[in-house]
Amino acid sequence: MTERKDKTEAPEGAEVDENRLIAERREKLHDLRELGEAYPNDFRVGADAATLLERFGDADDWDQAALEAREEGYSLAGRILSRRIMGKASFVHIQDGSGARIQLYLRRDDLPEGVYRSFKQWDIGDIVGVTGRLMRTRTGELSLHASDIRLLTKALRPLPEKWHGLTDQEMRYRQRYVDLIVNPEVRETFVRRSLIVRAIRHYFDAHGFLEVETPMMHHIPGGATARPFVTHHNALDLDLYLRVAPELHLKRLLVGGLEKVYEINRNFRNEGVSTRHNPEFTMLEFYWAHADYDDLIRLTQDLLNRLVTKLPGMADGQVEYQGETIDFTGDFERVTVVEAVLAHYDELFPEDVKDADRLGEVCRSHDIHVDDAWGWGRRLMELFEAGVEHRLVQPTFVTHYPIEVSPLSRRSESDPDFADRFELIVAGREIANGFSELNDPEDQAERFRAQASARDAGDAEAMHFDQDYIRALEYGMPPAAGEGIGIDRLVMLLTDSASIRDVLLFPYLRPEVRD
RNA sequence: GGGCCGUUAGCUCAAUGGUAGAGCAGUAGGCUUUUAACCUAUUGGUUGAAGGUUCGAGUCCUUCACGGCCCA
Repeated sequence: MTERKDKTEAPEGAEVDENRLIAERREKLHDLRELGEAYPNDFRVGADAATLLERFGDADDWDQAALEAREEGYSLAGRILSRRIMGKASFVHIQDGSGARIQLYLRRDDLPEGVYRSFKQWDIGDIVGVTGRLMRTRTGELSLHASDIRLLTKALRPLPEKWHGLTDQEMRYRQRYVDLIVNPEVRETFVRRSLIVRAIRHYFDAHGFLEVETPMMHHIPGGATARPFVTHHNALDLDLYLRVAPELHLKRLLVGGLEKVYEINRNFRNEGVSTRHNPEFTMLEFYWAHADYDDLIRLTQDLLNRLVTKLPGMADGQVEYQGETIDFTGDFERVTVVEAVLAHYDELFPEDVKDADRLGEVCRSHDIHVDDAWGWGRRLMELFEAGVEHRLVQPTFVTHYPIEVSPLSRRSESDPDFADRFELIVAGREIANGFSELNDPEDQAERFRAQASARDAGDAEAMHFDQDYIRALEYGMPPAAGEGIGIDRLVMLLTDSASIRDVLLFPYLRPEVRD
């Protein structure tokens, strides 16, 4: 994979991962060290490429004569992405912290003595500081005509090829720093992610919610049906779980009188890795006292209506996702789980909905795995997930989930076997999950016991009995509603990303093998 | 976990079982408004790893590692 060269100067003990290109650059660095010019930090930036291009980019307003009449100089710092050396003059494109690329024009006779000769020794990937005045080239490109230029950081490793760039998926994820340098759309995705999260925070702040932080390390994992990661506290000699959800802690805050809270933070679930699952992912959860799941539906719809129209390129509320146009304006569709399942499975009738045996037959006839321990509720949801969920492309609130799969939700007044719960499905995926909260400590204890027996029966994802949470409910939790929104999945939708790895700066990958 | 595909120079990619190549990058030279600059010359390889078949393996077989896509 890599050539091993004996003449490289890798520090003792370092990986010998050198090739000729790196060795040549290391030689140049060595020369810079001898001159005392390696890695300076006294150049100060006075402008950025994006702003200059924005302000002076228009060739009609700012032709060469107009630019020349301006006497103002600018100082930029950026990474060399390409060079065209023509004897005693050169063109260079640099990319700076604004993410934009601007061309530099270097002429030997316009630079201090010796600078041009030094410049010719520099490499693509090096970071330079440059000072000069704006000009427009013969072909009309805004450029900085340099009066001085310095090498600020020597790059020892070469960048990927300029035309095809970096396409190897594995390397793009493992070496995201390189991906960010050479693939501008990657930067845009993560800038957009930041905008989305900021807009969500602003929305909740503006609606009187308090942002809080609750523990990542739990003695008892809870708040979701998922396998946890285990870690260990050495001083206390105690196993701890990384949280699978913050829910139970946030609801303790409702008991404590913080009646509108939200948290945007990481959850950890010990399950497979795929284009839709990363072991750690970001979740927004919020809890709202004296509200019910209907209030949540209205809030969620309002949040998404506004969020989408705030983002660049989506002002009309239409989002392009993987070739589908998704409409986030107006009222989203609503359907109950039972309605959706009955509509999709012709062989099922309303009287079958709570008939575990009948549902089991239908599952088996569709090659859907059924565990004998599952009740009708779980079986109904398996049918929903297998046959219906992926068909719901436009935003749809699916409501009234079976109590069996909703151990923390309030029972519906109209049918206590169902919960006042919904999920928002978009592009076939769950984006949000919310419900009226169960604040009856006796019912909650009963639900925990049911979960505990499911665990005993071998369901590793079932919840543990959380005695302190019951104690908290016994002090009285105000009636409330709460919801979780998967930030990564939402960002995928709003950046047209097919894989969750494309919206995570550093997605989980198996350790790199080095021989 | 299962299926399919991939892994060749720093990067992007070629190569009927028969001498491992190209473009870019690099190196040396030329060129004072270029745009994937151009012209001349040129360096660079444990073909992901380990076995096997064969006179001969980048190519065929087995196992493994990592990744991608699909499924559970």
